[in-house]
Amino acid sequence: MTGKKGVAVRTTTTEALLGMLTLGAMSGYEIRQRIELSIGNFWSESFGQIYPALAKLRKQGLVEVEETGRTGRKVYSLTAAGRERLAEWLELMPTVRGPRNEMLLKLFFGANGSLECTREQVMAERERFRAALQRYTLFEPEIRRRQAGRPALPFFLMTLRYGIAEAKAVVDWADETLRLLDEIAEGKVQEEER
Amino acid sequence: MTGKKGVAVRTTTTEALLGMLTLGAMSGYEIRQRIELSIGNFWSESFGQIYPALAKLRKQGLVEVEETGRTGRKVYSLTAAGRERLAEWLELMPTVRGPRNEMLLKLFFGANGSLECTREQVMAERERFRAALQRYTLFEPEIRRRQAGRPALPFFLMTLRYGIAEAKAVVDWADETLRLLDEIAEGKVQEEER
DNA sequence: TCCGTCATGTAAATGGTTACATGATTCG
DNA sequence: CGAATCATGTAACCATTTACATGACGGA
Repeated sequence: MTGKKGVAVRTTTTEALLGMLTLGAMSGYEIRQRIELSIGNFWSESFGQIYPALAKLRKQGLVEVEETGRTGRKVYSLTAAGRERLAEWLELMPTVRGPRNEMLLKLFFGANGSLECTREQVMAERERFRAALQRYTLFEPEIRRRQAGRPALPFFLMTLRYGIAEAKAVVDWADETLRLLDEIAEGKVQEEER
Repeated sequence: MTGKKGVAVRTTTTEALLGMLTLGAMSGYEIRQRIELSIGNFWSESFGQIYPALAKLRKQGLVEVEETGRTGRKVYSLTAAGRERLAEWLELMPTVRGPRNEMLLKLFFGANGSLECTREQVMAERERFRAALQRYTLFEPEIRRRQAGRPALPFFLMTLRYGIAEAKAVVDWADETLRLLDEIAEGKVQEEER
């Protein structure tokens, strides 16, 4: 991926943090909150990664820190080197990681379990994405307002549109699937009716 | 997730293997191949996990093994206990893991990089899903034929339909996004044209 | 004979979550 | 004052990939 022989270099956590800091100086805690709010759709980080990663970035001189007041709150901001590193990383083609959707795995093997459970699971997935869709839809006008005129706005909207497209697709798929599950439950081996 | 206090119990790899073995007795190597072909869409396993997991399952009596010939090829099959374990696992609500889509992460921070690279990355994603869509579409009649009459067929089709729905959504989103990227490239701060 | 594929496995490193420990500040 | 939230961090564990090591078999 990197051109080099076998070296890994795939620690996207640090790059995600650098990216978040382009939105402004922040504490580790705040980074996590804003990850959830803005890119929670397609990215997640836990404290167990964030704090060590920030310490590492600091050692490398990619971020600098200012400790505010007596409370120990640490506000991080990008250095020039950090900005450069981010730009370099953006050039590289993204790596795709092996997908893992447990819900679909269970559905695939659904013939070995109960229809009720399968139904419940598909229903839950539907609800999850239905709620997400609603959130995104409400969020779009707000983000347009708050980021108006800024060069980042179109990029934010593109990722938001991805979330919307995905959520719509999943909700529709779930509706169709629930219908099919009901048919199986009723008909039970109806097979030969074209 | 399991009801119990804090215990993890989230090793879905073993359950995926149990599931694969409902399709028939197989070697570890073959399991991996068939994972790629059938559920590669939403699941993946590497040898580094498969072989240790199979050994573990065997120790627990959930699978049994028959060594064929002098070559050392090991063919695994489900035991009654294994089948039961699979059924139990199917009852549990699936866990959702934190999403991580590196392409979208880069797109989100696209304002800090070059438009050409962003475009290329979106294009690659489009191509990836376009190819997947084509594969799924070709695959559907074949799976209908090969699994005709079997109770597993509808479940296979449901997961396949998920892949199709997702792929369509991503391709459409990518087309729209590429258009927007081109507008940015041309107009460059066209801003005030409603 | 050499190459590609089938085949099994291990070791090391990385990635990532969860639980735990600690304490300040804010609001009711 | 008590609860929720803000805030930082570590340790243990689990998950996953990658690289490596080994070798049989089939066909060109």
